Amino acid sequence: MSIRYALLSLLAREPLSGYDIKQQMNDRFGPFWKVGSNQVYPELSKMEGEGLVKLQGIEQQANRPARKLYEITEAGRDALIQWTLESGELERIRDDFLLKAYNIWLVDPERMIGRLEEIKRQHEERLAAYEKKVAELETMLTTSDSRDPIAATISVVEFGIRYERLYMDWCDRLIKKM
Amino acid sequence: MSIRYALLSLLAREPLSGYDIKQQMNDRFGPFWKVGSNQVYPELSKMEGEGLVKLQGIEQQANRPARKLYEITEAGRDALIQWTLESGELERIRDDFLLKAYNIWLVDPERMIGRLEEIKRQHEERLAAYEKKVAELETMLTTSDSRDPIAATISVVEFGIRYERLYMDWCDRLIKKM
DNA sequence: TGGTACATGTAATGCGTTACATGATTTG
DNA sequence: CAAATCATGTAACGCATTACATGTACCA
Repeated sequence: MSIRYALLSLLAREPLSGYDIKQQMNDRFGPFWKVGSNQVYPELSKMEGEGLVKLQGIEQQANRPARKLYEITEAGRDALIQWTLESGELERIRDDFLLKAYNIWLVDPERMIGRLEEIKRQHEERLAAYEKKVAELETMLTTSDSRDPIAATISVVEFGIRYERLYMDWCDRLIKKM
Repeated sequence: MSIRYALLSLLAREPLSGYDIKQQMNDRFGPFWKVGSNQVYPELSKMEGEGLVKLQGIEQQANRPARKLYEITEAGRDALIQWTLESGELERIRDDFLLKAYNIWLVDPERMIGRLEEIKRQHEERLAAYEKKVAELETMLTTSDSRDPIAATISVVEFGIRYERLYMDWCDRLIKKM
């Protein structure tokens, strides 16, 4: 049910095609959210039927497949705002590796240290990608206005930065304890 | 596919019934993992068929429904160890509220501040529960041995503590920016 | 008498992932 | 000539959540 709001969140910023949405989710925000085309296209049709988005037009560039550009409607923006302010239950952390860490007492310390170092490296890579992203976004910020969508994006990516640092730190502590 | 390893992770520590497993997951580790009875019972039968767990016996206490106690087998322990050391892709963060934060530029600042304060309070509650849990677990630790399952549990809950602090901190920053 | 805790299960539904299908055009 | 990118969709499968079904026993 929240995939719909993920699509609306992107469409609230600019008109996009289904393909664009998939790209933005998987390339730019991959570590946060992900969608498959099987979810995007049917959901767009469904929301069009409900009047939350509408087909802005079909873009036909020379020698390119036609792109169906969707834009958010007034009703869509209202629904998105309502969802954003709505309260709900806190999410679970659900990270497989935390469950694996629950079994460190069972496994060979040497091999576990190897795994922990690998995990740490992977989080380090993500951290670097986030930091690059924030630097990039900050050059796009002209005003320091909280109504600027770019400022919102930065805040989200900053959560990611802090999260990756926490994860790396936690890996270090586990390595020392092994 | 990982529910099976969640069950094995618990059974590696002590024999349990399906009901016990459900309770331990939802009450003790609720914010991390959760399962429904529809997943626990069929998965136990399936694993029994594959020889990963076996029925230790049926406990029949006076005036109580019979409890089917399962214990992990050698094969089950091996499978768990292998999974624990196996490498896999990093998980996504997938927290709905992060997606909501992506839309702060759209909504009324006053109302968003209210929501952020509410979220912060909820994370504070979880933090308190985790801290209590760690204190409790530490009294059970006799040796400071890394082969002690309790030490592993503490490490996992400590991740939770750090995570909740990070979340609260991030909420504060967002509130100031609104 | 009604609610809660113990205890084991099944059914229905929805969401997400992987894979498939099609077809044009650009790049190596 | 093959592989990757652009672009829109469908199909199959598995996992997860919610609700349902059954029955005992204790407590208020």
